[in-house]
Amino acid sequence: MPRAERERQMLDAAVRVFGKRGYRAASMDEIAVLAGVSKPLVYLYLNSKDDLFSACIRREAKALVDAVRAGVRTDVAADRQLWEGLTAFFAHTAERPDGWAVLHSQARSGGDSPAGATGEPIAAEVVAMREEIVAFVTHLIAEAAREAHGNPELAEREVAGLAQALVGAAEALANWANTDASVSAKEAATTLMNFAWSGLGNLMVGERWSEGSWTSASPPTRAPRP
Amino acid sequence: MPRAERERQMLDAAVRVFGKRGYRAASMDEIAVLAGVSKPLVYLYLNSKDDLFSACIRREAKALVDAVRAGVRTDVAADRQLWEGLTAFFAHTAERPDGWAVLHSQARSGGDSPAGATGEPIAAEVVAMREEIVAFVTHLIAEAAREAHGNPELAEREVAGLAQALVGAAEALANWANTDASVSAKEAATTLMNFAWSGLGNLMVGERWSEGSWTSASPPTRAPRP
Amino acid sequence: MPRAERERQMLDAAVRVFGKRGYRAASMDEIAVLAGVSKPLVYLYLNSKDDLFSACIRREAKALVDAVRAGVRTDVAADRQLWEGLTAFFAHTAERPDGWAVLHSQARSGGDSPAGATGEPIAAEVVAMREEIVAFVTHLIAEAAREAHGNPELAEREVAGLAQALVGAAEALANWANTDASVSAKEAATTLMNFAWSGLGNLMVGERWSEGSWTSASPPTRAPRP
Amino acid sequence: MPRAERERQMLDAAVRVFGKRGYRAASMDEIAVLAGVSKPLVYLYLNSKDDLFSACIRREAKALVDAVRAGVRTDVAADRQLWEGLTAFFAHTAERPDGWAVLHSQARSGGDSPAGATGEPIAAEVVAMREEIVAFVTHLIAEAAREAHGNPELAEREVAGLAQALVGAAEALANWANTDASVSAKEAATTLMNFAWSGLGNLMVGERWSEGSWTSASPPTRAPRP
DNA sequence: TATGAATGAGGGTTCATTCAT
DNA sequence: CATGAATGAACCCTCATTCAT
Repeated sequence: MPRAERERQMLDAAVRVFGKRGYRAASMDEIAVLAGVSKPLVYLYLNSKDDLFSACIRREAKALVDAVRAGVRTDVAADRQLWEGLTAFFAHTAERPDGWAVLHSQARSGGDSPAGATGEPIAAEVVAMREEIVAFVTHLIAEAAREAHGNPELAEREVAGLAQALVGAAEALANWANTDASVSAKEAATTLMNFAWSGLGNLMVGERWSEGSWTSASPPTRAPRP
Repeated sequence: MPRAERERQMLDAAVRVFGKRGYRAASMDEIAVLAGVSKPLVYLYLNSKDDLFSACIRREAKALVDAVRAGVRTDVAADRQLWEGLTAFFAHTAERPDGWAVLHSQARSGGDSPAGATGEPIAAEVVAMREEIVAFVTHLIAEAAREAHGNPELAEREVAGLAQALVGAAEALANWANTDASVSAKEAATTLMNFAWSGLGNLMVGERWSEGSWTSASPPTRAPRP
Repeated sequence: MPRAERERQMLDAAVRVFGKRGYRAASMDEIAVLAGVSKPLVYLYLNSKDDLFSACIRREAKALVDAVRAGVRTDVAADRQLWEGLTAFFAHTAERPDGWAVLHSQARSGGDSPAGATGEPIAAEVVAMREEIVAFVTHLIAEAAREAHGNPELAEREVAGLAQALVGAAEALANWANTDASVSAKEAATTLMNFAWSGLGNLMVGERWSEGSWTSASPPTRAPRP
Repeated sequence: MPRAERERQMLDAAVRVFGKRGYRAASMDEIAVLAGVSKPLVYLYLNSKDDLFSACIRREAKALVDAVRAGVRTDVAADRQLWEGLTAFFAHTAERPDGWAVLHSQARSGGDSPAGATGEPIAAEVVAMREEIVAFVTHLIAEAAREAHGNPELAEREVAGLAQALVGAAEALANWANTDASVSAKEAATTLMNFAWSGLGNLMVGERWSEGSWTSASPPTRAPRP
């Protein structure tokens, strides 16, 4: 059997086990057995538990980013781009729940703690990937604001926060969809677009919710108030 | 030293270590050293690693829920309630980053996987707490929709998705705020209110973003479009 | 509460726990709880686990030996003495099963191994007690042989073996009687007398079973042969 | 080194250590060192302390039963069978003192106590083996009684007691022989046959020792009395 | 290429034992 | 007289990792 194939089998097994058990609780033994090979072979091909985990993260992160990238046309409006990206994202996480579990369960741990101190391999890649995604979303939001030119000057820091919120919301929906299998990728994407974009729309024309009351040049017609 | 005090010290240390390392990677030795006691004492008071972890989760979950509850007046409008809740939430997570780390890092892992399969103690409490919060948010959203009565019939399932998204967004912002210390609780809450509520407002008067385009009875005046 | 009483309570608890669990598996905690006192008090009164165990052995050994002694009249024939001794023995072991368990379960361990090497306290007392009993039985057998004067010269070594066998048989019957509660002390004693004495009787008049066939001056009338 | 061989080495070491120290006091460390391997290997091959102990018991019980079985011809008279069995038994226990120590020291403890309460693994096998042996001896005695047909009806319960006594006597002699090395298997077997069989002979022709005096149809000629 | 055999290191847990009060 | 509080030491067990073949 060619090496590449064997390696893929091992990674498949590793992603599955890491996803189910977490990094620490996963055992090389279980991975080797699930991959149908002997343990020394795993070490021969992938060097160490850390490296194996790293390879898993890299593969799954690349797959996710590629899937999203492939789903987004760059020559359309920003809102459309976001919608396409979300759809691709939800479709991918639904298709590869183990991969998503690995990425997500590790995205949180070891993020800010001093390198190596966590005991978990830092998985800098996953942090980097998340940041890249956040940056992309940040860019989309800024772009959309410019397109709308209702409110051309959103503070950079505010946009960053919005992007964080949006990505977090997407993650939560992905988990929700994976748990409650009856939610399709399109449904999830639609829900999130309704939630986010519609809100952003109001924001961009100057509407603000500040300290408990609305402030805007022209008082909003349809904001919810008694 | 009285038992209660010692126990608190141990829980403090445990929360810190579990938060930094995760359940599996945390060692009872490190916890004991950080608490300034010997390992057997930890076992004498808290029985086992599982029980210790459980106690941490319970304490931190209660503290968080209490803090939020204390910050929310129930006799005000739903949007105001949400804003108060978010402010209290961000203030609390900023004040007790370790506690939040424990709750959050465990809310993710072992949530949906078959009980016990993860190797981590299921920490059913944290899952329950998250669900309780989601339920509360779901209720607030439905309430607000009723108050606005622009769009009285949001599908129940859609509301559930929105609540998931909102909670996920809040979690992401909490982490972001904890990482980048210069974000205050009020800022974070404001950002999220702008993000969410403003969007919900549009939603409630019938505006929808579906399959990439806007649909509404009366075309929205200020939605972002070229 | 007077010290003597407290000490008796502790010994009662210790005998019970040591009997049920064995020396190693018994825990000072369990003993203290069962005795209704705090652990330091046990140490104050009885010094150490070893000493506590030793005290148990001593007390129970003395009780057993005393009971047997009290049941045996010394001015009767040897067979009668043995019967009385066995009856007293079985009655006592049935009455104090825990005491018997302590004595018996420890009689075997640590008998021949180098002192202290076993990890168990040597319990030299119990070995000594058993040897004393064996010596007494040896004496009785020799006495009876003399009384019967059919066969005045049983080799000393042979008598020793017979005594060992008799004591072993008694121990086995005591355990059997303790397990299957429907066997009374008298029944057990009678069974053993029938088993042993009757055989010894034949022995003493010169009957021998050697290498598979009977040898005797006057061929035995009632020995079992086709 | 092949696995089977290593496993034998480990069992040898374990039997030795368990025999010397008892189950609880034996440490896996000592066993591993004595076997000349590292501790993890012991666990890899034999799984746990319990399983290791169980394997020891099973191996030694089988060896003992096999040795006895091999030494007994089934086509000879019952007394001859018993003599052959005893000889084989004493020869075997003398040859493998450690094996006998494991079997015997565990046969006593945990025999009748509620399962699991002892802390020791119940070693149900050794109890079963002892019962099997008792049953076999019971059968032999009944058979011999039938052959002698002097006293065809020994009460079943009485025969059971006699078998218990005989087995207990054999155990005691085995220990005695192991302690005082100058006693050969044949000597021990002869002593026990003299002790037991000769007595049984009298029993079977109707002689009884009851409540302190002899009762028999024809008063015994050679029973020991002044 | 692939593996059976083997281990150093470390973690959770328990227990006999001792102070200070 | 009696105890709540505390610990050093040891034990069972697991796991990532490496040779020799």
